[in-house]
Amino acid sequence: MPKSIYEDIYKDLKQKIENNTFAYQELLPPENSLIQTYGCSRNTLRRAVGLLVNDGYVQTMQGKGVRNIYQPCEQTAFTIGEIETFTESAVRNGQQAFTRVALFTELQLNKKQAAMTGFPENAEVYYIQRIHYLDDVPLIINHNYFLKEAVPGLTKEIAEHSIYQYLENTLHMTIVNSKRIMTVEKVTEIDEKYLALNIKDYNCVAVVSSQTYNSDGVMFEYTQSRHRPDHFRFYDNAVRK
Amino acid sequence: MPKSIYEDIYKDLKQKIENNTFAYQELLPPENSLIQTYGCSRNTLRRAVGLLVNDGYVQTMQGKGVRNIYQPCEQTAFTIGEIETFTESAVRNGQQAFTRVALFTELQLNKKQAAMTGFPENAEVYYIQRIHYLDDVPLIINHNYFLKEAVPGLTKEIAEHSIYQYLENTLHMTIVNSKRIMTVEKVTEIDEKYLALNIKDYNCVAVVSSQTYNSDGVMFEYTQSRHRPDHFRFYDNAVRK
DNA sequence: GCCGATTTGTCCGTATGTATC
DNA sequence: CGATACATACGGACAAATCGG
Repeated sequence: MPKSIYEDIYKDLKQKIENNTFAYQELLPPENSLIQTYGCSRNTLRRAVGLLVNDGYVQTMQGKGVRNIYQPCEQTAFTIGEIETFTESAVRNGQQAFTRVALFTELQLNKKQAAMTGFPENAEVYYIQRIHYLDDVPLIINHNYFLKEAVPGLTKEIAEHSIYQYLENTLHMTIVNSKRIMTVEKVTEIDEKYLALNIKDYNCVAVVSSQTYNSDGVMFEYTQSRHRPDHFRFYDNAVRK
Repeated sequence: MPKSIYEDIYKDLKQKIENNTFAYQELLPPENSLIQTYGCSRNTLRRAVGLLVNDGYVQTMQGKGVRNIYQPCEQTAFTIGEIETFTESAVRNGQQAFTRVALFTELQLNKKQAAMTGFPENAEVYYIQRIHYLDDVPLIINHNYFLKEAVPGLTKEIAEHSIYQYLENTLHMTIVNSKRIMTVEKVTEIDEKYLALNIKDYNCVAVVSSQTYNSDGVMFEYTQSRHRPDHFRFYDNAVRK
């Protein structure tokens, strides 16, 4: 099912840019020309271009045109920057992903845990520890907290496969946005144990803490992802307002 | 000089949200109501709201309304997430900022440097090392590369004060966007020397590498910022497309 | 379960402003 | 100065989701 025109145009232009249809620093065809090409209105085309601007793919210049500033990234390791599953990301990069569940429990949050996660005190959650392997190397240990109320029927078997597939396909939940904070922390015993980090080497991990909301506006997940520092990259494009 | 209506509305709503005019999880007034309030068109209002969605301040729900999902952040330390000067950020957080220039040179990039920065080979640049102090604690060491062609007349004196003020006020350059990559790296001798990092403590730094473009579409700056890991936070909000 | 009212989502056409060439 | 190209803003039409009676 086709979703929307502006989205289709966005994807088409994005792909053209990634395929080097336009050289780096080259101007894209002007709005009027693209409107002709896609047979859409000006607003619709501009909306698609706006998404490319947010992605850091192009830059619009009043009076001049739209410049391609996309450069393919070196892409050595794991990538973030969107809401994307570990498995999705691995597949995209042509790598072999595997997930192991180290702990699957249910608990009621105490005050400290509530403050950390952003859930209300005494909230009932699933607490899951999972280790993500890429090409047989343990890269990430995830501490997942899922609100039971919003994610009923979660099991260890689902956690071993794909929680997000369960959320979207079975529970028909829609993930909308995810607030993240990136920090660097000392390795813990758990990190050492599961990530096989040698203390002599790195004594830190990259930590991504995220609060994820569904389309009902409820925060249903808090996750702390602890990454091996040597396989961690976080992309971002900031646009001056 | 007033810039644009949607921007004004965006700022006004943003401030209202930050000031807790609406409770967490509360619905904002519906579009039609806000259109009345601001006396603008629907498109204009929706544009303002769209910016708030990108910021992770609100969530729109078709058929229901616009929900406030803003939660004030704990705000212990240094903050990124926008294009913002070190000094700007410090002032915003009510802290005392100071910048020391450790090195100010000009150089022509070799192949390796060109690959790292994204500038063309043999490009002429200013290479500057600066240490940023917050409340007398050295937090960041910056390795700045500025394209001489685009940033003429840079001096050590300017670097000690504020390069961005020089760019915007004197050269009348407009900064548009900045692509960033966050990684974690081992501390170097330079890091240890200037950041006073004890090797026994953390042996890593948080590294933000950024390529910054001006309104002419030219990348005029490459900077590698190396942060003390214990004072580093990187905020982000990802929206599902 | 249906229907209508409310509310957000998408799309179009047009007018005007501003920067560049 | 005129032509080109992007930026802002308005108004209208219809679709889709939600909610209450």
